[in-house]
Amino acid sequence: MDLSIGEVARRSGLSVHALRFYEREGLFANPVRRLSNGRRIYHEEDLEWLAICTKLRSSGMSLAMIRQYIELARQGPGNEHERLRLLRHHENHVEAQIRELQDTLDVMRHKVRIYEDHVARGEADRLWNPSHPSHSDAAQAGTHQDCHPPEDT
Amino acid sequence: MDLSIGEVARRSGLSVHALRFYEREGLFANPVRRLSNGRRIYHEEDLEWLAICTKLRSSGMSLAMIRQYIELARQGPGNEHERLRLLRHHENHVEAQIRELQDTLDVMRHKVRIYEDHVARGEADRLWNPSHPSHSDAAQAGTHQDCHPPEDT
DNA sequence: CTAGAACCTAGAGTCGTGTCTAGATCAACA
DNA sequence: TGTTGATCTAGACACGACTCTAGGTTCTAG
Repeated sequence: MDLSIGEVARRSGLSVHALRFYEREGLFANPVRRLSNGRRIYHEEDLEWLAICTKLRSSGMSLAMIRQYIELARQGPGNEHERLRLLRHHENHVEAQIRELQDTLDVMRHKVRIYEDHVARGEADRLWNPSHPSHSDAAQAGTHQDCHPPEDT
Repeated sequence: MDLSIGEVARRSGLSVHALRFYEREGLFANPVRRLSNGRRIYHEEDLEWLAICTKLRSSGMSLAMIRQYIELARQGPGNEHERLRLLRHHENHVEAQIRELQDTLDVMRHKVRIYEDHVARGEADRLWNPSHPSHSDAAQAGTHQDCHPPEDT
């Protein structure tokens, strides 16, 4: 039932160093208990919480924000609105990130397609013109890439 | 036609420090020229490239990878496959990021909905049970949150 | 001519997020 | 008993990506 730090590291994917670091940073929902010999003991719900933490982290939520959230939760009921505000804030942030990534993806796919066309038509066909000081790489980011087809970067 | 570093900073959104840093790091497509007095001069196409850089950066492409790419481009034709490989690699990375973010979003929306329900039913209705050492926060991440409705974090 | 703004270089500092080290303790096993 | 491996603490180090500082030059306006 009790889990050692090594076990938790193995199962959470975090390093033992990171687990101690997270504890110092106050990121655990409930304070980590110790055995009489000073060793940490964890439980299943710590693993569950760590899984959520990891998810939030991977979506760009900072440790500081996670700490804020967990502090609110530790204070008990009465601050649900604040917790909601925090969650919604990050939700917006994540949505914005997704939009930005989609946008980047469009740009990159366009670029990949151009490269594929060039490569398909034979590699040596003037993809790069070093004597032309202005390279038209940025053209796809704008709207007029059809006017000067030779892409170089 | 020529742009000063300050002008480029203003229009690119990067700081003059960052622009000099990017130059040191070899991130410019064409080497930055200087006036006789040593001051840098930029052109429109640098701004265009910086816009792309910024987009790639915001999608998590590292400066190291951008440098690799621009180095390939500077080498001229013949390495299009490598450039494609690089782009596709990052494309995959971005796609994975989007999936991960969508997933996080689902978790968070679920959580927000739960909070809203609780708040709507009156705030004091046992959202938090400090005497219950195991908090069920992670339950939504799994599948069995219906079994123990009191959510706490 | 002078004040202030913009620029230059080299290098130091910052921030977030860990990661690693040194030196000690403790448990389990041959 | 001795060794191996897991754990502990405090604090140093790493890394990416800037950001800032000090000290100096140059441009521009009044």
